[in-house]
Amino acid sequence: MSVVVRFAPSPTGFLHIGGGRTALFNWLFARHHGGTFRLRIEDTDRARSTEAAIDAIFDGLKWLGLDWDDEVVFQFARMARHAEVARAMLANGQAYRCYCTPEELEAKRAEAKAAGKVWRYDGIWRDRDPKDAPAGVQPVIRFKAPREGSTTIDDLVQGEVTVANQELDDLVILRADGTPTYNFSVVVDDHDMGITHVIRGDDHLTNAFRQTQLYLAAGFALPEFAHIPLIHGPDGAKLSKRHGALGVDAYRDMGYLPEAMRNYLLRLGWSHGDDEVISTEQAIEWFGLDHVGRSPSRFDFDKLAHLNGVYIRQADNARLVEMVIPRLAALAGGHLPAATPDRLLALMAPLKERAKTLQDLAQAALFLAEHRPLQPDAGAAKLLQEAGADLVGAIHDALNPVTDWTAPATEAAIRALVEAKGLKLGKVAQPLRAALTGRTVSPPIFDVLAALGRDESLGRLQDAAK
RNA sequence: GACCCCAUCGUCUAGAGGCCUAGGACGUCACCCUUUCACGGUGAAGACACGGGUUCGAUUCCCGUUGGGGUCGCCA
Repeated sequence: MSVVVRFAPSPTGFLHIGGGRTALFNWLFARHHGGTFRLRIEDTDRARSTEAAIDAIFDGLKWLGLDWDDEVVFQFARMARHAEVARAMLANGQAYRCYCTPEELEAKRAEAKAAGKVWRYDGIWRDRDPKDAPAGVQPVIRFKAPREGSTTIDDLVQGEVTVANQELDDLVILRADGTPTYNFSVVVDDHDMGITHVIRGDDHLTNAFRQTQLYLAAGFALPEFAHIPLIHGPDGAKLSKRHGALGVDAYRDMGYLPEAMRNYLLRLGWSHGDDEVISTEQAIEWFGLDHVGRSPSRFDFDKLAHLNGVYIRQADNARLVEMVIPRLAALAGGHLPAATPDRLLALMAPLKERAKTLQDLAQAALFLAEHRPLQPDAGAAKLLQEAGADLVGAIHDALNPVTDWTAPATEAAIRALVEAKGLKLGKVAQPLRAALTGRTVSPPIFDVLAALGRDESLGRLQDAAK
């Protein structure tokens, strides 16, 4: 039997990082087994679902590189089918009408809570004659849940988990307005979509019991369940939108690469021995539910940044240039010199050795996009001042005759100057760096010279010698 | 509070009874490399929550305690 999995977010906010990982695990599982990865938008809550959130989910998944198969299923569109199954269960005596009003239930719940007890629906309409129905109350349909015994799920990650049926009450499956509730529509949709493996966050573990009862009652074949542990924030608390967690778009904006994101998320809860840097292709080959851990993990920006640095160093230079230019434009806040892309490409190799994010890269490359005369920062100004205009002028004059403007050639010229003056290389390289970049830190200075070109380099030296 | 889940360095994790004087990665510290900063290299500090069992032998199995988390809606 072919594997069919799904990612089923509700469009009530952005795609957060936990959802991203759930999607990744589902996607990896499907790709590993040559199965199908489907997307279902759980938009039955009309009040909270938004078009913007749906787009954010699509965008987030696309950015992460998680492509889904077949048409997207919108749950709301399947309302009629949900109602149909609910009515069938009503006809079978597996469900019944309940005439309690929300207010009534709320009052009972509050009362129980005040007494320090848990409120469960008491099933007063379970066996009551519908003739007792109060006038003017639209009933909901409740599932007639088993009261004796227990329900066990055999979870692929958590193992066997059992709960006593008396812990579970008769849940509403169809609201008074005829719309289905979550646990019910999930069961109907997962069944209709032929889902074989339900891989989702651990926060759904308790739902799995009610859903199992529903599957059994409806005569549907049970899927396999796999509840993956949640990702917590650095403080250990649940990482959810309610706690200010970030959407995947925020990570994109901070300058993380999607492949780094995938690798990081993959290692949060899944392992393959001591392997850390794992390509997506390799992940597809290796991924399985058997090595998913059972304990929750915390999100660690440092490790993500490190991994991102690894992937930046591996990334194609032209691709990086393309991604960095817009950031450079935003930082420079004006028109970039026409030569910027060329300069950036020329310097990308040493530049990317030094960056952990695309934003770092843009920051470090900013001097390439600045117009003369540069405004040196405090450290650079100090270096220039200490070196003195004479030395800066001498550097200019040493480089001026160089016609073959390459790193080795300029280096030879500078080394000759250093020797003639009896100085250490650093005494010349640092003022040179300050003059060319306006900062004290940069990629190797002879690479900078080459990337900037002869005219620009000599011009910047001239500016600094004044 | 009830129910359920979880528990190895600060963090992510390897470990499936002896291979463990517990391995790797991030982070931290030191040194090397060096024109700055990185990268890279070498090394160091750093963990099996606690208490009972089971066993010739427990990080690994069982029970309890403690701690953390999740769920308790006509939300998803």
